[in-house]
Amino acid sequence: MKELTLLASSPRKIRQTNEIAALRALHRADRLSRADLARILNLNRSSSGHIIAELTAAGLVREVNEEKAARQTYSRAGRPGVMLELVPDAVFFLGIEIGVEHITATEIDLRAAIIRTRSEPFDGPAHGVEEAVRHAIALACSDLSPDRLERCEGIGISTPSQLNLNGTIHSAPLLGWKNVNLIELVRQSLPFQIPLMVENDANAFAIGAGYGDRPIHAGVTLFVVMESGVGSGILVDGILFRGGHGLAGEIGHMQVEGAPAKGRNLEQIVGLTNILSEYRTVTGRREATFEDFLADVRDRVPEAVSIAENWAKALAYALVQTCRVIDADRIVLGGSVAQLYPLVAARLAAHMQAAQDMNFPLPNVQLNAEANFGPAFGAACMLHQRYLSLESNRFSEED
Amino acid sequence: MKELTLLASSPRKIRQTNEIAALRALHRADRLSRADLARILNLNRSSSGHIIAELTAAGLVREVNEEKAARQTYSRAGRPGVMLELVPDAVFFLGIEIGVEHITATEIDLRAAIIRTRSEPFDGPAHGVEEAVRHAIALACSDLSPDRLERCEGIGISTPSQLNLNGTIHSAPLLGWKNVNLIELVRQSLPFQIPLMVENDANAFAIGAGYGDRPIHAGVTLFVVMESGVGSGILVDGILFRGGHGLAGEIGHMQVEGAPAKGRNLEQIVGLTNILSEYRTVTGRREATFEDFLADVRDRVPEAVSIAENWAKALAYALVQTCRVIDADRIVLGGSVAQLYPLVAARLAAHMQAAQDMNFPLPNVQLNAEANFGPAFGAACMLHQRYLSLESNRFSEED
DNA sequence: CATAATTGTATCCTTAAGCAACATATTATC
DNA sequence: GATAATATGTTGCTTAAGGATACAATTATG
Repeated sequence: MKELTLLASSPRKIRQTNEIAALRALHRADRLSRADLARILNLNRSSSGHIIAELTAAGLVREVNEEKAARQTYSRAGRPGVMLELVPDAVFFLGIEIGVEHITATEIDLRAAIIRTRSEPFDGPAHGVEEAVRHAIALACSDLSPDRLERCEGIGISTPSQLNLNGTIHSAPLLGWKNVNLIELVRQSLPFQIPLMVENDANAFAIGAGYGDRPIHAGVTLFVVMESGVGSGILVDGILFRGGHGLAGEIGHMQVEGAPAKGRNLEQIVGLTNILSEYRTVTGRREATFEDFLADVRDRVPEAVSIAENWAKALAYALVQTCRVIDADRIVLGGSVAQLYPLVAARLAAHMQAAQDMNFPLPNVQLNAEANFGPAFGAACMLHQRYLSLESNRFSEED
Repeated sequence: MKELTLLASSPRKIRQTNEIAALRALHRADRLSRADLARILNLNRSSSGHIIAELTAAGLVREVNEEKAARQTYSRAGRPGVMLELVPDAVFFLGIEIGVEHITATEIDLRAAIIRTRSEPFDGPAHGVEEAVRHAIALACSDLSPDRLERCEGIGISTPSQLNLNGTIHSAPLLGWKNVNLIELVRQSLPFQIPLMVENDANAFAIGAGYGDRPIHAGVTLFVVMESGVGSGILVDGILFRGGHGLAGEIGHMQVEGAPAKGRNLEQIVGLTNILSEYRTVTGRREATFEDFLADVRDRVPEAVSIAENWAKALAYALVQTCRVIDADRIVLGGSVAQLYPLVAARLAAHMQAAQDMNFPLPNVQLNAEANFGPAFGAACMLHQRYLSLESNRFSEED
């Protein structure tokens, strides 16, 4: 939680605020002239010029290569502006996902574009925290040259766990962890000082998926991740809503009722484990995969369709209950089980409509298209977001 | 929703920001010296002095009357600071609640202290919106002298209704309104221009109840109002969370399950109407009041206790479901039905404990003590809050 | 009573934004 | 094609506002 008092500004702080604002504007727009920037930030063109000069000197912004700019014709009269862009490789950020079955590391640049992603199998529950951290750091940093590492401005880590607001892990049942100060562990394994953040995997996923939106979606978005477990993250105007203890959006254990539910919770009905189990039972094929199931639903095989229908009904129930509380205007479904959604979208909508009051606006439900926007990417985005904020240590350093 | 871009600051904006910060600090602390303020705002003492000089000239701040200051002995060495305080009657704010059975108007001063509250019966459903507005304005403004009215810095109105984010009323079933631009109606009935805000009554209640906290409660608080209907408002670090369409916290229609519920929603079980109806049925007394019921629960009359037990169970269910989504760390119960809470607090806690996972921290549940902190007070607080923010029109005016 | 500590104010300094003017580059127009 | 119109980026000057320092005033401490 941030300071509740409005922070006072000093002359130097103004410049910092404006530089941040400029970087954010450039991130959103990709390319802007100094005059564009002045308009966006409500600044004088001369001030905009000064700010850009400072950012250019810092190596974060550059003028777009003229030859590359393809000499397009300009629509308006007047001298055309010189386009500016972020210097992608000025800095970079690492995101690591420590999962139950694998570890993934993602590198993003100043534009928040993915540089590369690497993943390796890792049996989380079989190893301890220290082992996991060692593997994760090795995967993320092993082949980075020292001078490149120096430009790393943060590492974010996501795990399937409940964390306290101070960043310590309260419990991670899937990994068998309890009361772990992951940040401290990582800090001690690193030969250098660097901003670190930890986040629940669903929350990290939400941040990553929301980071794709440009302009940032104004409003409340619920990102639901469905694998074996079900979690969700809530974004309010592009900012993660963490709740009072950092556990907001933990809807996996929400009670679902109605005909097929019988007092089970959301995860037990909608999660991959149950879907597979039900599908294998009705087909009698013990090796059947989720893809087989999807294919059968597509082919309108009655048994599969029936399972899908129950899935839609239970999910609709939980989504409506959730929207009664946070009034989301958009719901994004992710995780492998979400692939079922396009096949039953109409049914889900009908169930939601039936469950909700007439005059309560229903949220826009959509599938998270880009599969590589995983928790690792989201964890990296958290530090990108931090870098383009007043908490950035670009300032504390030079002070 | 606010601008997503970080606003750039200009020299003049700094002073405005700092003046706001000073006013907020004084509101929170009641009394501060210039040096105290400098420490709180991270400013130089000289800057603090300049800011206070400007605020004093504007008539918003004054030095505490020396004689009144009771000549207390000072603990520390050094020259004692001159205490500063807000000038209570520099400005004032009006809050109006248009309810189903009555209209209430509350006046608060710059310290957010109640000056007076007036209420009169009003049969909302029987009259139209225009009639309600006329009554409300008459009640609030009738005996205010013109020169006093000039110092009114805003009117807030709360109604039992669902509103859109732009402030128009989407529907108010209890009053029979639909698609009403209440702000516009009020503006047209006023002979002067003034900031106006509308809010749902549960949200207004939440703001008012949260405004009593000083220091502002950091975290997520759920304020539940239980009368005939059940509504709630969510405060995040003292700021109202409105949701994607302004309907966050509308938990009255949340589905509640379990033995006694049988597919009914929260309001139908926990609301005053149902409690009274059940109580009258079991006792056979058609005239029995809610106070009779409370007395019987206190006396452990089995039939009453059983109703109370079901009430606690259903409420616990809904609160746990809600906390899975927003992870509130505090829940405040208000409205007349909340008086039942102290009698079944232990049962409610037990039910919540049973419904929630072991390692999910339970929120602190408490009764809203001060009964006069109603929606009208909250509506007034909304404008107080606005006045002590950058949206204040103290600035747009003088520009 | 001397000293340390603290406050409020006055003076000077620094930072950074605004403003106006100007050179520059492009489109629009006759 | 020449000229006007328009937009951009830069430069020099002005202004607003916080910071630093010094100093007088006021209290506690030994």
